[in-house]
Amino acid sequence: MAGIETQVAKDRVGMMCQSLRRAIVERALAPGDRLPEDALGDRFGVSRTIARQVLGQLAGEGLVELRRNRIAIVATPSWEEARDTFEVRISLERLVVQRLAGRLTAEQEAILLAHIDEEDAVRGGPEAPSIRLATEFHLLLARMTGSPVLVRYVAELGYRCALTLSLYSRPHSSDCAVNEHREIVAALMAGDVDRATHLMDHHLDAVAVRAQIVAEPPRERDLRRVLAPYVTEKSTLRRRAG
Amino acid sequence: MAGIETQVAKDRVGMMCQSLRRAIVERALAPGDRLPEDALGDRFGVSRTIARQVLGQLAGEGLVELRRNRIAIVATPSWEEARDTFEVRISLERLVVQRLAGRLTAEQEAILLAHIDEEDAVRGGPEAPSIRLATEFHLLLARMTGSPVLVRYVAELGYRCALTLSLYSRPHSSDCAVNEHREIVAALMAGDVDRATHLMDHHLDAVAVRAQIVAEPPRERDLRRVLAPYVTEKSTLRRRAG
DNA sequence: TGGGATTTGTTCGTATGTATT
DNA sequence: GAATACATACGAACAAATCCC
Repeated sequence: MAGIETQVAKDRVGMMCQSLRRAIVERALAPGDRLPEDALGDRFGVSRTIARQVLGQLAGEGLVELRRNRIAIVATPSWEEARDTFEVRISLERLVVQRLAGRLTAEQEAILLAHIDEEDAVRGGPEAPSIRLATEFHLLLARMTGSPVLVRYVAELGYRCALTLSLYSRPHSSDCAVNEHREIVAALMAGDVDRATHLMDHHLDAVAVRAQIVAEPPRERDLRRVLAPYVTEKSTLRRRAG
Repeated sequence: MAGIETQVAKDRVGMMCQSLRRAIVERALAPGDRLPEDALGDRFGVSRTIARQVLGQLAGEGLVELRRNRIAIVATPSWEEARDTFEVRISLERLVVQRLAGRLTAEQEAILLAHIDEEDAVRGGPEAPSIRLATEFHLLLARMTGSPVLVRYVAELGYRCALTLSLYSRPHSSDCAVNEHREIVAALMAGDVDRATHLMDHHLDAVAVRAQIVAEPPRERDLRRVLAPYVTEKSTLRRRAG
């Protein structure tokens, strides 16, 4: 499966995809930001053909919104989509810990702890590396299941959740508490499935709460979306008035 | 998310994708079958550019294998990949029934029963519609969860499992027993989560067993794959001998 | 309201790589 | 083993749609 994690980034398309994903996770690209094909191509030194392929792939992953004859933009998930993404993510990550509990090798534990140490080290600094490492921790766990399919879906949902967080929960303030990561690893090593599951649920739930995704949707600020039901067909209000 | 089920098939790319997916599910296309860009384009009356986009999207879904500078082929999952796909599929479909148990409306039940009746009606006939309807039953269930993400993943895995079945379990012989579908709907309507989950597990497990996916992998017949570990780099045996 | 600039949709030609005789 | 046929990779260019002033 030519998915997110399978690509070795030896080809230009894969490298560009990875760069853009990272830019999105680190909030250098915000939802709604425009992604013109030739501007992208210029930035990465490739032709429009390649940029187009990249946009197509990222659209398949739900990170980019492709509108017919219109400029592509970074996806802006609706509140319903965001909630859906979070819910499925929690279910999938629960699968991950269930598969991992009591089956982690000492070597794997070392890798995880080293990663968490790195998360600790960058705490208090700029938020970009902090968010990236937090996201990658979950990817690391998924990879240890040895299930490429699970890895791909967890990665995809992780990136989409990062996108959602940058849309709905403005101040970052450690979306993923590092301590919670540490506790999860401990529970996994102890082979305590129930505790690990509960911790992971609570951990991701806390992230969702901080993003106000579990509560009522925030007041809609996008006029176009708000007014959509009141506007017929392709005509704008101004056109109808004129 | 511009996924499998979101596309309304109003564009040529979406229509071609849907056609090819169906051809794969109905076993008109078998794993390993060649998919040259221009042949595809000619068949559907589009240019190579469009065919290329289609191949790219299907590769993202794991149905097509894209090899650099080589002709694309219908994916041929290894035994490990097949098992992985089945395992994750079972987990996801378990999520589906857990969400649906006790929450189906009478209208939804009617839709499901009508679908099962249709499955019954084509039983004994040619196998293509039978397989297609069996696959679509699971899609129908997923859609009723109202979770687009879940729908997309269940669809993707369903198609990949169909591909696997056509590779490993030659005679079809009703991969999905129609009766089992009926029992699942009954359990869902009764709100019996445990029974519905158990039925779905057992149902998909039976499919996997029939495909010999849960047992030991079948004897490898693809010489190239078998000999791969014994051949260094890109050199073939003949080249090395010569 | 209209028109020019911008951006995408698509095709096609050339270069490069692969398979086969 | 080399030459030919074939298929893909990539980019340039034209047409159509959209955006913005």
